Amino acid sequence: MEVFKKYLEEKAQVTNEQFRHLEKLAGEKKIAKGEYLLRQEEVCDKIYFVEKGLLRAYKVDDGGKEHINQFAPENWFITDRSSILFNLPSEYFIDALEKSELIIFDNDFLIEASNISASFREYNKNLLHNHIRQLQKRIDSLLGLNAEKRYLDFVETYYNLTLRVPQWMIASYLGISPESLSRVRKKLSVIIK
Amino acid sequence: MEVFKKYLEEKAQVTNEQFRHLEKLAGEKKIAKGEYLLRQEEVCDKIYFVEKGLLRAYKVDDGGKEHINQFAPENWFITDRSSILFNLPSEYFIDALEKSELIIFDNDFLIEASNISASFREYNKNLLHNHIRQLQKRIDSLLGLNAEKRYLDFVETYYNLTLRVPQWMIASYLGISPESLSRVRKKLSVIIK
DNA sequence: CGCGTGATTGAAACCCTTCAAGTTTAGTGG
DNA sequence: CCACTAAACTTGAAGGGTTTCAATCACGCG
Repeated sequence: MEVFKKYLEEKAQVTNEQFRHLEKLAGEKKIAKGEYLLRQEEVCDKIYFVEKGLLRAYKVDDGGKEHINQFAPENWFITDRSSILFNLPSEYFIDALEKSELIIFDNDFLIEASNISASFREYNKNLLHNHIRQLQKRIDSLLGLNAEKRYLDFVETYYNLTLRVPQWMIASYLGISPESLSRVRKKLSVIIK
Repeated sequence: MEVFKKYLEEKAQVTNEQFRHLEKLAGEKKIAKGEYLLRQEEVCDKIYFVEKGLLRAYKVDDGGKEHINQFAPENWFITDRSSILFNLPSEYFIDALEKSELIIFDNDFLIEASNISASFREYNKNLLHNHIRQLQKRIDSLLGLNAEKRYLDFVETYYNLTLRVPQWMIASYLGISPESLSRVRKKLSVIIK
């Protein structure tokens, strides 16, 4: 819970006292690599904060192909907002790419935190808007960039992830085949070295 | 202002009295086809509500190609949330595809409306989440569907727009060339008829 | 050590784009 | 309201980027 506390203190100016109150609404969980937190068709009613480790959300399309939607390393949240807010069955799977330590909470936590802290409310709003910005950026990237540029963009934005995530998952995130990513990297390695 | 009023009454349960207060913070504007409301590099500080007509937001990529980001027909909002909230220069152009009648307001309007109406606050939150949902859907579509399926999906979701928007703009929105869309439509017309 | 997962590489196939030309449609001014 | 022009749409052919399939290689873990 320490990492989460520090995060909320720094990012949302949540005070010691406020946190002591809020932490009653949150739980801790450790999970092993490969374990699932959410499966397609289930209604997602939890939000996960990663204190340690690495999670991912992905969906499986009609052709059975995986599309990775989000990676969540330390200090990131992961959930299916549509599912949680509109009470809809989720289209996503969430599982752990590494042994992870999580904080788990639900919508009530957000509501309560927003009620007792104006700065949290503000921070939460910014999170939402940043989410939109990031989704928009990804759309622009899919619309306007080829495989190579998409990969370069990914490395620039999420360099630390490139070291922790298997290459084929990055390919899946970028919407290209693992083979293509391999070829892109080969081409780039000639230039970089 | 009547359309806007009715919209807020229905969707966000804004009362007559509340609206009379809020409308002081909003302006009306009529613009001709082709007129611009926002250009790349400008900071966007306005939110537009379309009472009548049709707007579009698009960006121009490094290769000079247009990518349409959003269409906004009657009863839709359009803005650049990133620009407005974080005070950043916008990457988008917003212009009118038809002669349009708009309501214009800024962030203060949203803040005031949220302050005086819990239901508006709730509705605004839902709008944000729906926006995320729609962006996510578009990403999934770009990652998983070919030109034909993307077009079918568009027609299903925005049928009325297909009648008002030039074909090459729909192609731009879908991330395919106008020629490809033409061929897709030809292929489909054989099946449908 | 061996198995399995991930990465690489090549060749063929495919979808889509680009370019170019022709046709249709829509808008404008006389 | 017609005539003219520009814009939008269509169609064909060639080319490019990416995928797919298949085989091989590298490596970490039990």
